[in-house]
Amino acid sequence: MRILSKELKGHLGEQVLVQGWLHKKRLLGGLTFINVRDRSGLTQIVIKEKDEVEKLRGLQIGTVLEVTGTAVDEPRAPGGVEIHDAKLTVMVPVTAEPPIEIDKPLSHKSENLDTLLDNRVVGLRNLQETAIFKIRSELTRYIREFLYKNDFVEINTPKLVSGAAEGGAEVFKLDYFGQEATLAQSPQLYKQIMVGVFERVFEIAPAFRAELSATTRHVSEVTMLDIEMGFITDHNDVLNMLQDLVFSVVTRAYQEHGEELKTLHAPELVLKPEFPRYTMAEIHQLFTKETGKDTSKEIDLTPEEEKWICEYSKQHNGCEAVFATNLPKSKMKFYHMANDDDTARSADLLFRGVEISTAPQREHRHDNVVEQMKKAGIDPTHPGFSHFLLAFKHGLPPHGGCGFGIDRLTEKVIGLANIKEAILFPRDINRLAP
RNA sequence: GGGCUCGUAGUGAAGUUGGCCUAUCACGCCUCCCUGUCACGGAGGAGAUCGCCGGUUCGAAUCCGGUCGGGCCCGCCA
Repeated sequence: MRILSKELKGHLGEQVLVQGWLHKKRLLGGLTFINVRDRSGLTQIVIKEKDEVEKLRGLQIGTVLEVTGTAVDEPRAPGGVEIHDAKLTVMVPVTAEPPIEIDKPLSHKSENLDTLLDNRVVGLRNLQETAIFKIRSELTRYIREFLYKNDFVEINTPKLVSGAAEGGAEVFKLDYFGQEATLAQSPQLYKQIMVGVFERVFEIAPAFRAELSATTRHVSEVTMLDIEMGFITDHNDVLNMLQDLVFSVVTRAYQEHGEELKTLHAPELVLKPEFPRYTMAEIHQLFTKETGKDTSKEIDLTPEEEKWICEYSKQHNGCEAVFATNLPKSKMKFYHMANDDDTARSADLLFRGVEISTAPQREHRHDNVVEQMKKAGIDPTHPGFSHFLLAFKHGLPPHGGCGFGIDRLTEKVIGLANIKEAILFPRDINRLAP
């Protein structure tokens, strides 16, 4: 029976069988060490017999091996266990040299990102890359667990949608049996519809943006967490839910994967259960006062302000996550709820210098939605929207929610420099493969 | 879409005021030595039409023009 690397400690003195990929060879003459990688980690194997070592001649890292031998307690071995008297069987021989390093940390410098991504198929076997995506998987799991615990139902909504876009981002258009379809830029309308069914829903799924953006923060296919909850008393319910989610998920990542985060050079976590909340106007004022750069006329936060306010909050509040509330009404979507002044009931969640989520309260009153659609130049009778409005006609409670980039969350938790480093096979304006 | 930058073995870098370049170093690869390595160590070796095209020049990785491909920032966006 196959034993995993992490299970070896429980089989000391026994004859064991391990299977995995050759990860490292160190030939010391009469003694050879090899590392075999399986899904749980590395196993060190000591080979003394010349015939066994000869089996590996000409074979490269990546060779699939089966090894039998005795599991031995050995303090000098990584993990304290190694395999002696090993007999090797080559399951899949690999003679091609890896195009990129597998057994040493890879450069993530922006100039070399292209090489990193071109060789992604093999480069992902590098344990440093593996750690990034293991943490990403865990973040997703923590998110699900938090939301299940809070009575949310996970849903799946269509990604092929009719031409009606909700505004904002550019969309990808494609031919759908003669009709024009688009790739969904978000599940926004569907998740609001589903509030009428389950009250609380969430979805983790790709969203497609055809923006011609070339920055470290943008890709054309993102993995979004979308949350929507009904029967809120006010906008704060939404912000509190998002705050509790992020606090729980991020602190848990640091608790359960502190070791990996350290080897990935993730920054120290500076977070409090209550995230500071500043209105956008306050941030403009603070920023202008502290830096002398007048941003009072900016509609949005500039990228520089996003970085600055996170740093400011880290210093002054001991919390590097911060809400920018009361976003301007002029940038509001038709499904958002307006305040009486010139602001909307919408907030951005900023973490480590970047926006990771937008969390508005929705306009839940049918006639107001129709009114706001018309103002935005959208035809409420268009088939893409009439179904949406039907849900309102048949009763939607006060509700709100957020869209939340899993890629950006992973990037920021680990402290990566580019969102593409947090995506297995990223898609950007120049990249459609691998 | 705008601005700024970069392109040298499989990988990462040095060389870029023209000639000490017959292009340097490290990792990886090949051969050999090495019984406790863990970024093992040591000796030797192979591997690059210096992104591509053209020009200037006695001479171009280096200067000029064009072209292709990256990267970063802004705008847009999440």
